[in-house]
Amino acid sequence: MMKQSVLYAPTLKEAPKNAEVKSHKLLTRSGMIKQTAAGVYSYLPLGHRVMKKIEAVVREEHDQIGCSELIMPALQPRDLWDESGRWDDFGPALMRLKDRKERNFCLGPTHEEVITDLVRDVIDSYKKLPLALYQIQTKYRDELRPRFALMRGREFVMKDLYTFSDSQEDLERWYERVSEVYTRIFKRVGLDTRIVASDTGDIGGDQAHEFMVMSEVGEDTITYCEACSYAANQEHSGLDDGDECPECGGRITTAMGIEVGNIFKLGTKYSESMNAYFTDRDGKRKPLIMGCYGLGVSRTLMAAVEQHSTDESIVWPKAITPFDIHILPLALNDDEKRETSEEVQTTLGAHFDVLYDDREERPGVKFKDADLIGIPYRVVLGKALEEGKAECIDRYTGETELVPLEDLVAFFQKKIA
RNA sequence: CGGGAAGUAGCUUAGCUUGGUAGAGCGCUUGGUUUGGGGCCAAGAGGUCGCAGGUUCAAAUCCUGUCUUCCCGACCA
Repeated sequence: MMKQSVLYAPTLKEAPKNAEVKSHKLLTRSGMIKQTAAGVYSYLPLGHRVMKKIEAVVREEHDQIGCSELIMPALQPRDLWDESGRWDDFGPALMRLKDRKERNFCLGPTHEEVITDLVRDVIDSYKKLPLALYQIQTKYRDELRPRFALMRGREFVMKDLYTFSDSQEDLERWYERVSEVYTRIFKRVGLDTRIVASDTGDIGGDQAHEFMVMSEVGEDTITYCEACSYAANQEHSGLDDGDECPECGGRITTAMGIEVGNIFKLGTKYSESMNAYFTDRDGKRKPLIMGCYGLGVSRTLMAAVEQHSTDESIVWPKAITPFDIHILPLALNDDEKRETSEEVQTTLGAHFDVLYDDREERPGVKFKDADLIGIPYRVVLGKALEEGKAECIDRYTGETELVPLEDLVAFFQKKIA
């Protein structure tokens, strides 16, 4: 249970003028994030809670398929990037800096180099494979143009997973498995994704796919077939509206999408350049076969708001809501009703994550703030208290029910469990 | 990095063309009133007008430079 009076959630009546897209306006107005510099944001308590919820889903799903979590440094020495050749190849998007002794470092935009360095001394036999390691970490990219708040930041939170296999077949299996897990994760956090074929870009490798959330504010153009399941990033396919589908000859359509995840079959690019070899069953030294899989956590948050909101309010998907239930006591100046309200808060708080709006504010203020904050279930304690009831609002359906106070726990157990 | 726009109180902004005491709404403080969708009344606090230089008796306003931010494009989780 959290009292709203002590929660730092500075809501705004008006959106700052630099906010353009709906999700940016709402995240700012609801007091979830605050800009610190272009493309750099602070996550305030509510936004942080949502991030942790998303991360929890990501962790659960990854652990379930045998991945283990670790954490690698954001600050990385140039040497490793010289080994892979990416100190030069990555270009100006690599955030570079020097220490006091003039040694070169970068802030990691991704961790292929570090993870390869991490395992190469240890993984010397096929018996130690496969291996799947992931982290959830802040990444840095010196973007030419950050935009739409968390959509394209210069600092952002990403989950990155790396797999090491002793055969192409094993890599294929991981690729498939992670692909399924991604679809499941996005579904759980309330996003419908479409898997599209893509280029491998700077990361390198043989094959790659992206997970796209269809949205007007997306930065990528997706080409897909109206007849079959063919879908690809337009950069990759080169197709355009009205073209013929390369798979079935059907008609191609385009749409905008937000890239929330990507998966790459890296192969041996990093293991060869960085000398990460193992000894196989046949006694031969072979380079580790790698895969890497990114999932934009902060971007997922942004996409979720974009998909689950109106201009004035958010309704968080269950899995990532900052709280389960928002209690709005409207009769705090009536001693009897205030006591009853506090009892309700204690009872519900014992079973659910509850936000209790104990502020001395007028009802209108509480309602508006609650709409912005976006908690899906709301309990209004006001007039109906006289009949021993609470107004329970299911914001997914918009339905309101008068529920006797003693039935509240059971009522929400049905909804939330 | 090219093209466009904007920096005035915590937020939204007026004033700038035509130089002359920096104004409003929201928010904040105090008192009163109100109490189911951002109430009302009264009294307050809060500003190096992004920064630096220049022109001028005088600059938020004109000129130059610079920084920051946003949008479009080229590059990308």
